[in-house]
Amino acid sequence: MPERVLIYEDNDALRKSLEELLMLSDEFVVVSTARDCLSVEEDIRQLNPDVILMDIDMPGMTGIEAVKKIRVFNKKIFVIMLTVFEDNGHVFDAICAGASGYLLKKNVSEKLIPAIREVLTGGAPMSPVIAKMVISSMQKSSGKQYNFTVRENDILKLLCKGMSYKMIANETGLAFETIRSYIKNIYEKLQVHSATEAVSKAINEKLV
Amino acid sequence: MPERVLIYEDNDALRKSLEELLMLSDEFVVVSTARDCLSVEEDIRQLNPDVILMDIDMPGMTGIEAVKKIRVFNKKIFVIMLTVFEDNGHVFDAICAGASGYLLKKNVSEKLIPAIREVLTGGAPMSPVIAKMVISSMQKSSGKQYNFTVRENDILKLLCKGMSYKMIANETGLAFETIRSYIKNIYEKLQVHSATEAVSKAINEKLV
DNA sequence: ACGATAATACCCCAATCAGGGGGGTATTTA
DNA sequence: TAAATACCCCCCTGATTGGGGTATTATCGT
Repeated sequence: MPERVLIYEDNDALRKSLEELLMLSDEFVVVSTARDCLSVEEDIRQLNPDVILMDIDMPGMTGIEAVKKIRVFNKKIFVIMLTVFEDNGHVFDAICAGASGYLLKKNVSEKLIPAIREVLTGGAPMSPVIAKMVISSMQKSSGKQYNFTVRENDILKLLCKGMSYKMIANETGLAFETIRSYIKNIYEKLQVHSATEAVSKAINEKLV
Repeated sequence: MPERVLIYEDNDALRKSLEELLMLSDEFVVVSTARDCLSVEEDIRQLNPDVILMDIDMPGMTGIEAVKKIRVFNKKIFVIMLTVFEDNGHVFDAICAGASGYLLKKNVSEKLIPAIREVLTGGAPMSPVIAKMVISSMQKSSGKQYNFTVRENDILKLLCKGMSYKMIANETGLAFETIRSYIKNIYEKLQVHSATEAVSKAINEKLV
């Protein structure tokens, strides 16, 4: 049984060629195409696609907004984003919104069918540059911008687990007042004035 | 000029074949091989490799520990991890430690040289399954496990930015006591008892 | 159209916790 | 030997937490 593909792409020529490309293979059937994704929810309920090809820039609603909307009611449909640029912000937004893969338009002719096959078998197709961006975003920020001492780092780690001063004192075996003075130093180095700020900054900047 | 490759792999047969595979191509020169990575820091300073192939499981020091050690003094060398399993924990640990790519041993013969080329041109080679794991880990946890109301979500978001009750009250235009009662509800739903715990949980579970 | 339920917005009291300001000593390292 | 690190203590104010409430709108199912 062929996989059901739904296409959203506002460029008429590209939309046509995507459709034709897929029609050449009997693995796939294009259940519908559209130049905007305003009716995406309705479309999905009616057409029950397995895979959606979604342009990022479209009039009315962007592809990223559409993915968010889809994920509210459906976690299983695979959505492959199509884009011209390997643009940092858009890529991350789309991935966080729940995209399954990321295809550059310039590579569409060779990569489209392999990419669809890849998502269907549990993969996440993306260009090498995007893969690198994703990996980089997960890596610890080289660590030493704030010049924490070993102890300060330990205590920040415990603070980030949500522990109170008392609990940290118990956990480390240090005196309560010692913890307090370490935390004062940590705040000074992080340039913050509360535990929540410190935790927020530490986690978001991957300091721990 | 050929790229300088350094190999750490405790299995003698595999280490030999990796070396031989690379020697077949004049793109690469294997500057050294070792069955453990205890002297990795010294090796790097002496041999100045461009790329390191690093087994994950080795006696003495694991490949992951070795990557961490490398990243303390060198951020540029590419490290490709070699592993038998697409094991969740190890993969993430290695990526967070600073690995540049992830190669499954069963695919080494076809994928090794393309993978090295890929890291050298700014990519991040990894198997489809690993790519999928990485992507999944970045995506928002579907949202509604804790059944926050719109307001509760707003306020949790502000709390996660490190704001105090007062600041949140100013920001939202609501009364201080209103913020307090929302935060009580948030704590109840999250099953926590302090702002730091809430922020920690919210950020780590990508609720905001 | 009806009550039930949920969401929103607000208030008080009491006890504990955290944050900013001081102060200090001992040990290790450069 | 000066600097850095690790450790400890006091005071005071203001913030946070946990326990009670009340009132007004929406929203939903029958």
